[in-house]
Order: sequence, then C-alpha cells, then structure tokens
Amino acid sequence: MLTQRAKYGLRAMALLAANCPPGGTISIPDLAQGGHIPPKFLEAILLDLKRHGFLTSRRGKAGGYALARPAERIAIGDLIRALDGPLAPIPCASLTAYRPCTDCADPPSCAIRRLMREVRDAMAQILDGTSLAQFAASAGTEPAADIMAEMR
Amino acid sequence: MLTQRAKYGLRAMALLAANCPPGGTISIPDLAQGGHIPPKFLEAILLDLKRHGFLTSRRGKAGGYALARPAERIAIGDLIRALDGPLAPIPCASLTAYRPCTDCADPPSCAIRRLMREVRDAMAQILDGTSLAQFAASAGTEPAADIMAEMR
DNA sequence: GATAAACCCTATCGAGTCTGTGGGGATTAC
DNA sequence: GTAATCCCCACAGACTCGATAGGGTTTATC
Repeated sequence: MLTQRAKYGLRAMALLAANCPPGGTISIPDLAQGGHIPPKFLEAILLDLKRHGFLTSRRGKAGGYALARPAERIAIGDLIRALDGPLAPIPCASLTAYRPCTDCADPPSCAIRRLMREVRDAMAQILDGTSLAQFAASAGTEPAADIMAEMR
Repeated sequence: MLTQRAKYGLRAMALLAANCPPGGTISIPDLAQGGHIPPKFLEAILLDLKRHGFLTSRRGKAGGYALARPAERIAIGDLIRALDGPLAPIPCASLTAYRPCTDCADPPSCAIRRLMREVRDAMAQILDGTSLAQFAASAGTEPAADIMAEMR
C-alpha cells in the first residue's frame, strides 16, 4: 500500500523537477500550496528525502529545496523505498531489505516467498525503470485511451 | 503489504488443495497444526473465505472445510483480494475496487495513478495467472537456482 | 544588528488497523 | 447424550499513519 506520505513525497519531487529553476530552490510553503500538502507534514517528508540524498537545501530567508541530481537519474522505485520502505509485499521476498519470516522453516522452498518474489520483480521493473523526469512529464498530459474508457 | 492473515489463509488453502481427500474435509485443528497457525485466528480467516465462496464446510463432529471448487479454478489473486482487499497499491488505481482520491482534482491526468495502474496490472497478471493448484504444487519442490544463490 | 523567513528537530496525539484470544451458541457423528 | 466441530461476537494490546505543536538554527535584507 502506497502511503499518503509517499504520495506527497512523489508529488513534491515532481513539482521540483518541473518548476525548480537551475541553481535555485523552492520553499516548503510553495511546494505545499502547489501540491495541496499539509506544510508541516511535507517538512518531515522533505527532510527525510534530503537525508536519503535525493534533495539539497538552502537555509535561511529565501531558502528552499532542490533536486540533488538530475530528475533523469532519480528512479521512482528508489523514492518509494525511501518513503515507504521495501517494494516487496513481504520482507522475505525483498532484495534490498531481506528479512526471513519467523514462522517459515525453509525460505527457499516457501511457495508464498517465491510468488511474492515474482511480484516484487515485476514492481521493481516498472518503478526502477521509471525516472522522476518521465514521471513528472506524464502529469497533465493527455490521458491514454484505455484510462479514458474506464471513467464511463 | 501482504498481511499475516493473507499468509495464513494461503497456507491453509494450499494444505486443503494438497491434502483434502475427495468428498472429505479437514478440520481447523488439523489445518492449524499443519500450517503453524493460531487456531482461533485461522477460524476467522476460514469463515471469511467461506463467505467469499472459496470454501464449503461441514459442521458437527468430524466436520471441517473443503475447497468449494477445484484448485485449478481458484486464482491466488482472488484469494488475496478476499483476504487483504484490492491488489492495487492505491485505491484510485484499482480495477475491482476503484475509489478516487479526495485530494486529486483530475484522476485521469494523475501521474501517480497512471504509474500505480501499471503496477497493479503487473501484479494482477502474476497473481490472477497463478492457480491455487500451481501454488500448492510449488511448495517444497526444488528451489530455483537464483533463489539458492541469494541464500549465501 | 534587528527582523523575518526559512530550514531543522523532537515530541506527541488521535484514529485506525492488525494480530490474536475468550466465551459462548448451534450442529452433527457416534 | 456427549463430545467434537463449526459459527459468531466482542475485545484487548501493539503498532502504524497522518498530522500538528513548539521550539531552535541559519541567512537575506533593511
């Protein structure tokens, strides 16, 4: 389950990718307003993303946040890992944060683990294969036909 | 995130698929012992799976549970939906249980929704494409080489 | 240097979910 | 009639999640 926290974090990162001038920054109040995000909550999220190395910040008046590297080199999968933890539906199926189940005698032969490993790999392929740049560019563009069809 | 509840439910269903004699049943105490599952918790889970139409039951002495239809015709995806809710990481990306986000002005143009729809589709392809029969058969067989490699 | 704007940090609260248990009631084989 | 079993409800304890409060620190500007 993608948390509200991750949703806010992705939205703020997309705003930065789309609107931050080269060398400049965007402040929390501006990002909060642009993304309809509670400011204090956003503050905690951005601080965390900074600690994970995705953002740089400038303090003091006229300060704010900026991407630590080009949006093309930030994977959505890594952002979600930083915001919500491992992608895998279950810890024993995670590559980046493996932890065995306490009640599973033999992980290699566990059917649940194998299936969830498949699911994890499929998720990772999509999320690690999508850059923040692609993600930000996708916002607001023409909706795909199949999505339109579902909106009845 | 796959809950403990879903894990227990899948394990119990696999036990039924593998060990339930034709026309017979298996009792909660037996399933609980075979799957290392707290009996009262399992009781609630099986009752729920019965209400969803995956199980039949016989009450009274020598009673128990049995699959309501052949394991080949039960999709793991449907079991997980019954146990944990929608597969999609976010309700606005669900096909079977769509609910719009309150804070999203225009769902069709939402980048998060589009990406999570992709993720949902990939998960559904795997989980709806795997039958309980395949799942049960996979348990205990030789582990794949790549999984072995990770166990150092 | 005073001021205001902004980032940094910690604590905490309320609501909800998840795991697991307890105590019965109803049904059925023997 | 008895014991085993499914059915049902209530609830407790731990945890997570969203959100807020209240400061402390840094810096541009006047």
